[in-house]
Amino acid sequence: MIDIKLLRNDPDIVRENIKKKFQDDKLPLVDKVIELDKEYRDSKTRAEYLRSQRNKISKQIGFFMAQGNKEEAEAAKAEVKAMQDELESLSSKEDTLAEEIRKIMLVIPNIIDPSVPVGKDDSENVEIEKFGEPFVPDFEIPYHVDIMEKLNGIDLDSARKTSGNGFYYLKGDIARLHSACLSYARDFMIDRGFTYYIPPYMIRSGVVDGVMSFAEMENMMYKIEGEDLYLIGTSEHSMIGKFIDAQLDESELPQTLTSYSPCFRKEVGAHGIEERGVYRIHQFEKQEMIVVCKPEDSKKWYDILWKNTVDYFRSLDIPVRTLECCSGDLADLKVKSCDVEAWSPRQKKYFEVGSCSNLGDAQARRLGIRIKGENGNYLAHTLNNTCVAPPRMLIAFLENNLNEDGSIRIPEPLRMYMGGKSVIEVPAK
RNA sequence: GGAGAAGUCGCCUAGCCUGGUCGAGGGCGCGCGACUGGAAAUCGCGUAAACCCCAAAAGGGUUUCGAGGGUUCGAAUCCCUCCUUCUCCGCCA
Repeated sequence: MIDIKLLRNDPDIVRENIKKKFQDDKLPLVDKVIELDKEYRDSKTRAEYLRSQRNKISKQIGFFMAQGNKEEAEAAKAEVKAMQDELESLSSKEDTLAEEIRKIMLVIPNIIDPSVPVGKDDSENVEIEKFGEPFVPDFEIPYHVDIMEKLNGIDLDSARKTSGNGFYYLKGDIARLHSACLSYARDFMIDRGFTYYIPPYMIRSGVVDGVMSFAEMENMMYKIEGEDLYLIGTSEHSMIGKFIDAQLDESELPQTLTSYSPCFRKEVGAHGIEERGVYRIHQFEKQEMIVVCKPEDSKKWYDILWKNTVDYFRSLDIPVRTLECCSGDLADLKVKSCDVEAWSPRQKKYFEVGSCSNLGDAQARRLGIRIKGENGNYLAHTLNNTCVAPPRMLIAFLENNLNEDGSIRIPEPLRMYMGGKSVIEVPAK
């Protein structure tokens, strides 16, 4: 959500930004909100005047009552009653307008960073940099489910029976590998100075409303029946939620946090949920990074964050690249974002394994995340990034560390989490 | 799950029964100043946020006493709902 003052003072900046994002249908909203804002402030000013009159007279009534001057008191009461109608209608008008304005402000996109490439949709996202050689071995790489099954590491049939499509049982060394990747990611981030968190896995509707749009909520969040609770779709939800209406001291910044959680997503209408495997699923686990910082530091943190993910994947011998989101593909709340994509030697292409976002002050404005400064308060900047999110990440891991006989190499950093193993062997039948 | 008690301005606390002089007293902390050679102590002053009006500054105003609603001319104070914390009982990894 952008600052309405920017829209009042420099509507052209906002219009230009909307055009860059190819959302021309939203252009009329700029004038619409300026008009509503004017109307809102007019009725607010009038209502505040009436309230101040009422307060003044009410004080007088108290004074008359104390004197026992009933007649004067009754006369004053009548005076207040006379303006009650106007005040009431103005108040409700004020509320209605404020609500309307907020609704529009929520869909007016955040001002994107000048460095963001202009493009219409995801086909125009821009590759920034490759890390590691995208290597294709001279033997055939099986589909990830087949790799896992050969290692006796997955049971999709049982999962369909107990929970339906989009769920899975991982077992044996594959399950252990899954946990190992997360444990390693946890320690990897702690070593880089982040504070480890285990957050609540369910949050109240009030928090859900704050951290996502209604459409997202409908398509993503599982609701607990009979409770005001939702299963989180990512730990960002609970981690950012904890800062709602916070006033942070400058000395507490930056907050550099890394959180682990299972993630639950309905994936309504999402492409690929019906596909067999663990690429798009209703339940996965994720080690996440969250940064709350001063405005001048957010660009720096953005680069630190995505590089962490690249370093993590490179330490596991997985080639990756960064793909920058172009203006048209960038979510409305974001200033800048990029995906970290892992190499798939089977498909001979990269696929998304993580996403790094700088939200500027937009999220903070919406949620009231403020910093107490020397000369008054100001809004914080917020960022988030995926460190690793298995089991999707296992697809890249298995394909890139597969030997021709079907066994899996365990890169050095992971071995201590795998009981010292350097290879996962194919079990004898 | 049951029974009680409580949530006030950075922290602690007064006010709630008996609604008006309470945006709110006191203490601590913090800031500035006086005193001092310097400091401690002491004394004095100050000490929230969001928003609106005003070209700006000065100034004025509205809202906020856990959250939301209600009663009233007027609510920290009365009523309802919810959230949170503490104590006791029960249950359970």
